[in-house]
Amino acid sequence: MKVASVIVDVPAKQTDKTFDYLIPNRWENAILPGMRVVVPFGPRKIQGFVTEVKAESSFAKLKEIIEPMDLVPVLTNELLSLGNWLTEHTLCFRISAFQAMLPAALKAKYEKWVKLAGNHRPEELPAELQSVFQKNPEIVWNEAVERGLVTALQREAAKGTVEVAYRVKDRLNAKRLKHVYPILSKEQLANELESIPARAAKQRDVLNYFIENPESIEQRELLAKTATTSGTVKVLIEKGLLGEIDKEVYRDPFEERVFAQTRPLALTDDQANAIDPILSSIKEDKHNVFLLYGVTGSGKTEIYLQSIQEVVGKGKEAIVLVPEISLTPQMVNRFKGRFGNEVAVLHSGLSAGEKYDEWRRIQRKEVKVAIGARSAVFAPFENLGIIIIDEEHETSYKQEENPRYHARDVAIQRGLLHNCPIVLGSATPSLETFARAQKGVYQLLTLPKRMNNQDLPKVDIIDMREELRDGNRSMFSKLLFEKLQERLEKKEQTVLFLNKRGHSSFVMCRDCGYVLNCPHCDISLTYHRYNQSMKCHYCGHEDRMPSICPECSSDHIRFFGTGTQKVEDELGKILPEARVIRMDVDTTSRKGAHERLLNDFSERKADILLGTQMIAKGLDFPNITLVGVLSADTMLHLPDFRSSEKTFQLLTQVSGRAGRHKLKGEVVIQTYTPEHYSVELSGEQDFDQFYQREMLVRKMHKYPPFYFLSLITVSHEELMKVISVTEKITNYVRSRLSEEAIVLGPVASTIPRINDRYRYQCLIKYKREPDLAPALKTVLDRYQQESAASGLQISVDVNPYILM
DNA sequence: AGCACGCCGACT
DNA sequence: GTCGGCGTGCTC
Repeated sequence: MKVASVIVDVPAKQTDKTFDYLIPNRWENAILPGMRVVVPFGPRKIQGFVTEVKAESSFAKLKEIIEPMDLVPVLTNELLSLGNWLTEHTLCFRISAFQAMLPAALKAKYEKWVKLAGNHRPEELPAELQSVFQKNPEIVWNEAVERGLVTALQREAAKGTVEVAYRVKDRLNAKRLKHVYPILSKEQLANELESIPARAAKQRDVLNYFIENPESIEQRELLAKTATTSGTVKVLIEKGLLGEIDKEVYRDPFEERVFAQTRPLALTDDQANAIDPILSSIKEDKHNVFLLYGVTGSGKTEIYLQSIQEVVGKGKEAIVLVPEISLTPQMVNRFKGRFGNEVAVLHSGLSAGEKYDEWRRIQRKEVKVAIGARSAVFAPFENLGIIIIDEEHETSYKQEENPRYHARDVAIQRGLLHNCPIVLGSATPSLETFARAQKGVYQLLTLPKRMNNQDLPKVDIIDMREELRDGNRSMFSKLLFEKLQERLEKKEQTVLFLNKRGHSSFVMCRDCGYVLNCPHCDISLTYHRYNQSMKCHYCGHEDRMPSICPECSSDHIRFFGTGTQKVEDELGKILPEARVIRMDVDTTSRKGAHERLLNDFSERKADILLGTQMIAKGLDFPNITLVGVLSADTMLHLPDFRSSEKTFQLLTQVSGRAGRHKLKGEVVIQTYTPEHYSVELSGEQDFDQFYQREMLVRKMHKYPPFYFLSLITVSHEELMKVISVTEKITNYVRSRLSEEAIVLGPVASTIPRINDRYRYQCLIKYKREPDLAPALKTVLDRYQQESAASGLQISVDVNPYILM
């Protein structure tokens, strides 16, 4: 028998290796690398991925594979080796890497259950179990636990009257619909018609239908067309006149939507210059990384579309990554409009089943283009011709759980393998990327002008401290208020942007300054108005909103921070005639709400669109002529070396929403720190100067792109334990690195406690440290072993985005 | 991650 | 004497 090497579905240090299994002869040719299989593992049955099929194993007593879970490998050879690459570069378990590359629907579910053993009868069991097994032949373990039957069951299991079994279940199956078709020919059916009893008019109707339409038809449709019920059809099937078959169908999230076909647009000179190197890279099958650096509205999307056209023309495939938040219908429409049914869309708004179906359309080569968020970078294409990453600077391309990968790195790795170009597009590239483009590692392509030659909007920066000095205590500056009024009169639209991150509405006592904190995490609770509660965003702890301060009993306890609801209320007071659409987590949580609100706005059912981050991108409506940023600097004060970069990007992004078409746009940015370069330069939309300034800061503080970072975070319930372990780790890492490397720590994390666990970290800054990866691996080996036993958790993030 | 095995204290 | 607590080590 042949042998398969299998990575089992147990994410732990000790099982992070292949296990060998015999391939039963009946599956000798049916089990291939990349397939999921069910294997026995100790007393259990679990899922695993076959990584290799070989002639023999060095392991003496092998068990057999129980069964394959796929007909076709779910991981191509390329993805298998990409998984290994991911494992090495993010220091995760191989199983985690494989699972990250597949839709969640393919992750196995496990069930433990108990059944009567052999020929034992329920009567042999004690009374409490008898009743259970008389009703059902089996009981699910969890149910047994709930009903307190575990001890009794264990006793019986020891006697051998019942046995414990395990099941591996697929999360879901392909959707099937019942189809009906005629078995006989037209003439034969016509003959049969005569033998149908006179009273069975409906049966005759159905046969007549098939005489005219001999193809198979979905049963539901047939019933509607012939006005019958399934009973009639069933009789005809039993008589052997009709056949039935289940046909697999895709859940189409875009069913009932028609996409207007679009044709390639004529390119401007700038666009033509920019696309040229991309096209030749495609033609010559050459791997190149391009940074397509173009201001908002400069026509990057058309370059994407025409590059893909070239790729598809060559019979190859394309992946387009967009940030989740801008995976809007507008964006999807543009791709569907150009490539029609050749496009698969993968985003979080789809149900698990829909996502799985879209993924399968890629797997079966039914589409040429995949567009989606971060994980779409793993789309199982085998002839990749290009990967495009739009809004390259977006932090959502970095996954914040294992495997902690960055989609950009994965894309480049795949590009190397497929000899195809990678295009990174942005109006405000990340410093890392721009620096690489400057050094010539990436090839820089520039789109300096907006397509319509429309000037970038005029930006006013308002110092809110001055407003306060002048006695304006509202959240709208005088200028913004005036401009708002002006738009209302001219019937033009406004977007109001509230930068909320890092500024959640916490509750503070105005008398003693007491802030309501989570009892399990060292972080303030966030006020939720809909149920008057205080919630912790890290552990989910919930408290009632207090009416008096728990500290000093003052009733001057209020929530701070300007939520969108509060802004909406104030708008209602100062501009009661304005129609406002509010977009935030509360108003967009329901499926399709996001799209509906945007539709309403585009149909001019509202004058003002008020929202958070989620409206910063992709909005492209001709009638928007004013953008207001209510508080530009709320994220500037976060303890994050990228805060300036993020502020600049966000403000630039938001400003770009105004005046994209014929009407001229204006932007008002309100801030308490107008002198900060990221605010000031975003007003001038001057990325180049921002880049120069920020690079100086990064160089001075030894941050990326001058240094690489790696972050080790240790957590445990006991403070002393955390500190001592982090200390040991820090010393060990320091001992293995060169003088040049900077090893900081142990320091308390920015959030020193989450869920009653203390968190300490060690931050490593380095340029070239070949010994770092092995050192980190050793740390993980050493402490992940210990983790299960002592409750110690340790995580390593290579190139972290969040230092918390 | 489960799960079995095994070694110690506190009960019918 | 047995039940059950959780430390230790294995899973092809």
